[in-house]
Amino acid sequence: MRGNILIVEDDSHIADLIEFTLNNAGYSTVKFDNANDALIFLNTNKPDLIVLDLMLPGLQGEDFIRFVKGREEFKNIPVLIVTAKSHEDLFAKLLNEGADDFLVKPFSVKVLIAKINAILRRFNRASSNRIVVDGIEMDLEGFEVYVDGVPIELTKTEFGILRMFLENPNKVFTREEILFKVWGDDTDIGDRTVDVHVSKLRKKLMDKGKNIKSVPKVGYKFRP
Amino acid sequence: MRGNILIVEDDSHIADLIEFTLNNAGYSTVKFDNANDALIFLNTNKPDLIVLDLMLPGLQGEDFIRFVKGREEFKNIPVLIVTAKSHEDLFAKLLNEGADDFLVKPFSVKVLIAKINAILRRFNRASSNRIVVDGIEMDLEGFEVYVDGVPIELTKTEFGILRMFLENPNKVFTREEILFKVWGDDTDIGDRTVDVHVSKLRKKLMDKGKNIKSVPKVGYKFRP
DNA sequence: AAATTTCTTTACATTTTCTTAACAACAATA
DNA sequence: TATTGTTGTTAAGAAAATGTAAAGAAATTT
Repeated sequence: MRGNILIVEDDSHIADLIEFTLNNAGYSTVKFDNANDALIFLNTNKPDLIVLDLMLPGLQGEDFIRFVKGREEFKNIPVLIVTAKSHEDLFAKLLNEGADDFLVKPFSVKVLIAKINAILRRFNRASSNRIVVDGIEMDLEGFEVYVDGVPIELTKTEFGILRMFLENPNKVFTREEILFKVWGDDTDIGDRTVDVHVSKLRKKLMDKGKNIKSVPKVGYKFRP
Repeated sequence: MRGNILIVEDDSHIADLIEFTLNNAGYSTVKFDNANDALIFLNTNKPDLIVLDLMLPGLQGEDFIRFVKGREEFKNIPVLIVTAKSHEDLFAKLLNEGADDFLVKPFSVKVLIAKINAILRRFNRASSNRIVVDGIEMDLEGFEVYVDGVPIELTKTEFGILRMFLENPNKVFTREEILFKVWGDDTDIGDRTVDVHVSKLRKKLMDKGKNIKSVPKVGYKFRP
């Protein structure tokens, strides 16, 4: 299974075409013919991509995308807009609203697949509630961590630090950034406390702990 | 200055229009009417985005994008394709080749700006800050440096000095300027300390170290 | 409320980086 | 050639940063 795609499209013919095409390409799909049902679906599911028809009845597609891109938990789900007319003003508006790509009807199935592949490739790093980097697997929902398949126990703080590292491999974080990201913006915890947690995290990660590098005078980073 | 954009477009009218629009939107631009000159430019510069016309004479735009997306040091420069006809087969092909978005002529300036803003916003997160000059590659986020692809270890101070040089090739810096830029404005470090760090930096850069020139009685500069 | 876990700070050992000073090398000038 | 001033380099101590254990504080669970 290559990914889970949410289709929001009121024209059932088009919806079927999209579904058929995507299924053939190895994606699994969920279809809704209105934005409200799609939103309810989003409460309990996290698709890898949303294909959205602009000309939806009821809640406009425009509102839908604004809602999705406005929520922290949804904002990194890519949205591909399908629209009947090439309404340029709307394009510009929605791009700024957070839309990630457009498809103008009528479209070829080749283009549809190509666009979806390209978008997913682009987003692959950021989205998903599971992070797997360098043999370290984090289940963000279940708060579980596996190192080479072996489960390890992390505290909440350690989990937060590790998550930050794995979501940004090779990026150096200063201690202040780590405090800000993991503890929050209004903390007065001392710098060195970060070091202590990193030390404990390293130990728990065993061999992989070596991949947390200190960058003297700057901070820490994870290098797979 | 919002960003540096490379325009590769053989139709000078369109090129001028794009340039004018982007400049008005706060971007700085560089124009070439053929792919070869653009490639030469890329050897020593790293634009934030490339606007590429597909119907270029000589080296096809298609080859150009394949080249750019095939090189490690260029691949995270986003490419916006401008094309006269909506040639859908080519779209699909180029999307898989790495193109990041399309603009079909004739296009409105609003859409152009919106697309560029959207692309840059998208990439800002994913693509790390890199400086590539003369075979020396600095990863600013990861605090890593490669000389001809070989990683070298620099201290923070050395990193700061090298960054200053690479961001201003051929500019002479006095020791006072270097102290100010790298150490900060309230330092009482002696002049000669700079020399020591430059010496160490030269050694670590191996062959490329020769490109740090001392300008007697003035200071130092980097000449690629 | 006791027990347990987790967090923060402190202290000290260790490591890394920085700065200075000394001297060598070099160039320009008288 | 001697003199002077500048740059290159090394080495050593100083300074700063990091690693980690331990202990009390805080939070959580039982």
